Amino acid sequence: MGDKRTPSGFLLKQRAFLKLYLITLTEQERLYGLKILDVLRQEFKPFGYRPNHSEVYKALHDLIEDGILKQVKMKKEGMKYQEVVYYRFTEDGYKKAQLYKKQLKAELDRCDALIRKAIKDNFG
Amino acid sequence: MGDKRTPSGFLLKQRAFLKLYLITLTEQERLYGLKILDVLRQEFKPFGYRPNHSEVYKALHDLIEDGILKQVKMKKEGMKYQEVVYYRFTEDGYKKAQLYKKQLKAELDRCDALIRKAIKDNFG
DNA sequence: TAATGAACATCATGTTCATCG
DNA sequence: CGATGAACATGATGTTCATTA
Repeated sequence: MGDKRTPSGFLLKQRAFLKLYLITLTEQERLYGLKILDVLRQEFKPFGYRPNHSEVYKALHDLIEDGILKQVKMKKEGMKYQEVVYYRFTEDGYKKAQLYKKQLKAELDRCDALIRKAIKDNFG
Repeated sequence: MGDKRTPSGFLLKQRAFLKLYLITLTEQERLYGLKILDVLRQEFKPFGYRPNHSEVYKALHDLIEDGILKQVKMKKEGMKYQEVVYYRFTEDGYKKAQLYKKQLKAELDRCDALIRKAIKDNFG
């Protein structure tokens, strides 16, 4: 009945990490899937992290299922015909998003503490 | 031929994290599998992380395959008959261990930077 | 060909089962 | 029952394929 599996509570998952960024990006600028991927890859390049397109799409779809984002199909800037999928908050999506961010903040803080502890414990 | 899959380079894996701790614990005190599990669970309890016994054993076995640790079957303290498996460094295991730790240090630093960036980018 | 998405494959990890003392 | 380990099951994530503009 309940969960099939109980997470051990190690570090946060990539999916959650991406969802957080997608929310923040939606607050800031209007972008579509592959463009977001470009932006993230550039951002994380110095950190050796290179997400793939599937993960970004799945994270976006997750946010839609969560009722936070909705799709807006629009013509791409400059292009007359190419239609791409932009995202914006649903009616109460922004509020939900803030709640999600709050949770992720706690999770990021927890992970940061865990990693710092490991550095201290093993390289004290 | 080469790798079947290329990691995206997100956060470090639990297995590597545990291997690092196992090396450090081996440097410090002589413990056996389930006792190590106890210690780690106590340590990480405040951080919401509770590893399971299989992961610890797999990490130990990994270190053996890496030629870093070897098993030493011994009588458990106080018990006359119960035999448990302790671990110590192989001949050149300690040197290999230091190399591994060095790599993990870099990896932990990278993860720390990534998480701090996320905090800054999304909650700056 | 770029963009989106689904299907598929594999890896990381959690749960259960077997054995031994 | 505690300890070790293997077998098994599931979840997370990377790769490939299909469709459409």
